[in-house]
Amino acid sequence: MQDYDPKEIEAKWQKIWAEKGTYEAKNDSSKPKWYSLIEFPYPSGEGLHVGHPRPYIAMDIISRKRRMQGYNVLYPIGWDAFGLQTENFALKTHKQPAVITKENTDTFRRQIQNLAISFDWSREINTTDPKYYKWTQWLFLKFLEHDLAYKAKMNINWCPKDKIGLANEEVIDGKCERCGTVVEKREKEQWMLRITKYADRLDKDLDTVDYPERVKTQQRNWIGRSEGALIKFGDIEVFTTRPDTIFGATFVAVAPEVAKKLTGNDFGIVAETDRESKEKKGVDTGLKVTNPATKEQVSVWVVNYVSADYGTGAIMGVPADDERDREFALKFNLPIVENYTKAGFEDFGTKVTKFKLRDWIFSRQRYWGEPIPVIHCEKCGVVPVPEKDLPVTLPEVPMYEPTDTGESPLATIDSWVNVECPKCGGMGKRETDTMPNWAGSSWYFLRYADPHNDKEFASMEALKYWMPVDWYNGGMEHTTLHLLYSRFWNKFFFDIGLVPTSEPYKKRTSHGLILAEGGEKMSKSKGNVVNPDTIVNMFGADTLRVYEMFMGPFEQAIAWSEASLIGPRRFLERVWKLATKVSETASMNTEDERMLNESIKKVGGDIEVLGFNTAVSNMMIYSNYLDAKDVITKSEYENLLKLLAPFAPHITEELWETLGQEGSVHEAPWPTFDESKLVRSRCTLAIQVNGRVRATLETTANATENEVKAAALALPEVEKWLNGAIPKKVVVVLGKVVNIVV
RNA sequence: GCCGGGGUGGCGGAAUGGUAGACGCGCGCGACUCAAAAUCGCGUAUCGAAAGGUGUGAGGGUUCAAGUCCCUCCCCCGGCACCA
Repeated sequence: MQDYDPKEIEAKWQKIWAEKGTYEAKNDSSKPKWYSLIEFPYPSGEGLHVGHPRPYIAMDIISRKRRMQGYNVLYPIGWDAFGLQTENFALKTHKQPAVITKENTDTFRRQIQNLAISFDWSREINTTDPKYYKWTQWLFLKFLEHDLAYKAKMNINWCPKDKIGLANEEVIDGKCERCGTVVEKREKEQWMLRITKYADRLDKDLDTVDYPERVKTQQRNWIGRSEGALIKFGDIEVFTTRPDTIFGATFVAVAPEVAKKLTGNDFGIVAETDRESKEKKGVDTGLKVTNPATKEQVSVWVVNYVSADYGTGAIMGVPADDERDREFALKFNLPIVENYTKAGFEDFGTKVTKFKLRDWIFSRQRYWGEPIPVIHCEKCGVVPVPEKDLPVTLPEVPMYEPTDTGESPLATIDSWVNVECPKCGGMGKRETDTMPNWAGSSWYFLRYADPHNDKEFASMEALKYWMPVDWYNGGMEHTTLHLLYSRFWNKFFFDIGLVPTSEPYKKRTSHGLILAEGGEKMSKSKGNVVNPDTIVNMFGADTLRVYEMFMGPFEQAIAWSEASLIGPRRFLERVWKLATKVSETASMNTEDERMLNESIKKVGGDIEVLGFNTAVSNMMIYSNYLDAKDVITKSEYENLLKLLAPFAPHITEELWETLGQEGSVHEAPWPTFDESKLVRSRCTLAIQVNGRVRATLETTANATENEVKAAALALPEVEKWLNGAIPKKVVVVLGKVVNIVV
C-alpha cells in the first residue's frame, strides 16, 4: 500500500465531486429536506484565516451526516460583499470596489474549496451583484409600501473617520465599532426601519425557537421589554414599572428634551454632555404638578438621568424605593417618604408595555452599498422607483470619496442623481444614501432557496420546501445585529405573504473564535494570521479539518497551536494503515461488537450536540482499538470510514474506493447501532471502604447484587482494610462500584 | 450594578452523583537504525523509599459516595447598563 499522500488524493476527489455535483441540492426530491446555514463571509482583502473554517467544518459535518441519513441537504455559501473595508481599499488603490470584490471572492472561493466543505456552489450568491441587490431594493420598497420605512431628521452617531452614520448597535462604548474612533452626534435626515413595531413579537417568539439560552437572553435584554404604567401628574405623563410606589413619589423628573418642549427651556442641562456623567445633575423648573395618589403638589425637575427616548421621557421620583431617585433627592433636599402604603397596579394609570429597542437607522452616506431606490420629486415627494426600473445600479465612477458634509459621494454625480419623476415626469433627484451592509444579509438565506430566479426574490414554492433553516450557526457578535434584523425582515415578509414561516431559523448555535497562538485575536495588523493554505500544504485539508474539530469545545474560544496538528495527522495515518489489516478470515467477538456499536452511538450522538472534540476522540479510541488487533473485518473498517467521512472526506473516500466499495462513502447510509450489543460481558467494579477505592473486582455483567457483595467482602484488600470491623452498610451499584461503610 | 458562561496535570481538554485527568500534544525510558527522522512498546497529577497520604479557584454543607447538587466568597471572559 502507498503512503498517505493528502496532496494527491485531495486534489483527485475534489475534482470528482465537483464534476459529479455530489453536493448540489435538488429543489425536487422525494427525500426529506435539510437546510444547514453558516454566516456568509465578508470577502476581505486579507483572505481566509484558519478561524473562518471552524463553523464551516462543523456545519459541513452536520450536512454530510444528514446526507448519509437520507436527507436532501441544502448547504449554501455566498458573499456579503458590500462594506467599508472594500471601499476604503478601493480609494487607496484607485481600483473599482467591484473589481476588488471579484478578486477577493476568487481568493476566498479557492481557499474554501481546498477544504472540501460540501457547499452547493451552484447556488453561490453575492450581495453586490445587481441581480441580487435588485431584490434587496425590491424588498426595501415593500417596507416603504407598508410604512415600515420612513425618513426622519434625527441625531445620529457619526464616525468622523469613516464618514458614515452608525446604527445604535454599531456604537460600542461611544466608539465606532469598526475603527474605534469616538463618535459624534449629527443631526441628519435618515432612512429608518420601524423594527420597534415588531419588538413584541421578536421578544415573544424567542420561546418558539431553539437558540442557546445566552442568545435568547441577549436578544431579550436588547429588546428590553418592561411592563409598567402611564400615570398623569397633571400635564406630565410619566412611565413607571412600579406604579404601586406612587404614594412615595415626591417629585417628577424629566429629560432635558422634554423640559424644552414643556417650557421652551432646557435649564442648561444638556443631555449630550451631562448624560455621560454618572453624577446626578438637575434644575428645578419651577413647575408644580399634582401627585394623583397623594393629591400633593410636587416639583418638576430637569435631570440628566432620564432619557427622552425611553418611556415618556418623564418619571415620578420615588426616593424611598429607587436608588437613583434617592441619590437625587438627597443631593437636592427633596422630601423622602418612607413606609407609605402601596397602591394597586392600575389604580392611577393605564397598563402599558415599553421597549428599549429603537428604530433601525437604515441610511449610510457611502458609495459601496445598495442605492436606496427612491426618487425625490418636488411635486410628488418621495416616489419609489418602479419595479421595472430595478435594480438602481451603482454608477461606475472614478470618485467616490466620502464627504465631510455627511452627504453620500453619489450626490456629486449629477448624471446619476437627476432623473425624471416616475409619477409626474417632472424633475426628480435620486436618493443618494445607500443601505447599510446589514441589508443584503437580512434576507440572503431566502435567496439560496431559489438563487437564479429573475422574476421573484424567491418563489413561494421553493421557500415552502426549504424554509425554515434547520440549523444556523454563527458568531455571538451578531446576536443583536444580523440575527435580530433578519428575524425582523422575515417576520414582516411573513405578514405580507412573501415567506411561509414566521421565524427564519429553527435552531441557532454559536462557535467560539480561533485565536492566534498566545491567545490574541488574529489580525493582519498584529501579523499573527495563520493562512489555511499553509496548513493544507503541510498537513492536508483532512488534518486541518480534524484538528479544528478536535482542538477544544466548539462553542469556546481557543488558541491555535501548530504543534498540536501532528496528533490528528497521526490519527489519519493510522486509519490509512488499518486498511492493510482488513481480512476475509477475520471475525468479531462480543467485545469487538460492543466497541463498534459504542463508537457508532458516541460519534453520532456527539455530532448532534456540537461535541466534535469528543467525537474525534472516540474515533481515535476506536482506531487504536482496531490497530491493536492483528486482523480486522471489512465491516469494522467500513463503519470506521463512515463515521470519519464527515470529518475527513478525502481520505475516507480514497480508502472506501481501495476497499472496493460501491459508490461514494458520502452517499453511503450512516451506520446505526444495536442497543443490545452495548452491554459488556464483564465489568470491573471499584471496591471502596468508607468511600476510598481499595481494590477492584472483575465480575460478569449479569452478577446479582448479593453475589457482587459477597465477592467484594471476600477480597483480601477489603479484609485488610476492614481489619475485623463489621460493615454497617454496603452500597452496591451494579457495574460501577461497591462501597463498604464501617 | 444586573444577566450569561467559565476556573480540572507542563499544555488543549475528558468525566448520566459512582475508580478524576479519557483522547491528543509535550516529556522520559526502551525497541528498530551506522545514525537521525518516522514508527512501535512502556511510563507520565502530586508528596513519599515504601506503606500510604493529598488533590478539580477558596471555605462550608448535603450524601454511603461530590469536579458534578446546595450556601457564602474570590478570580477570568462575554453582554447590558442612570431604561424608571
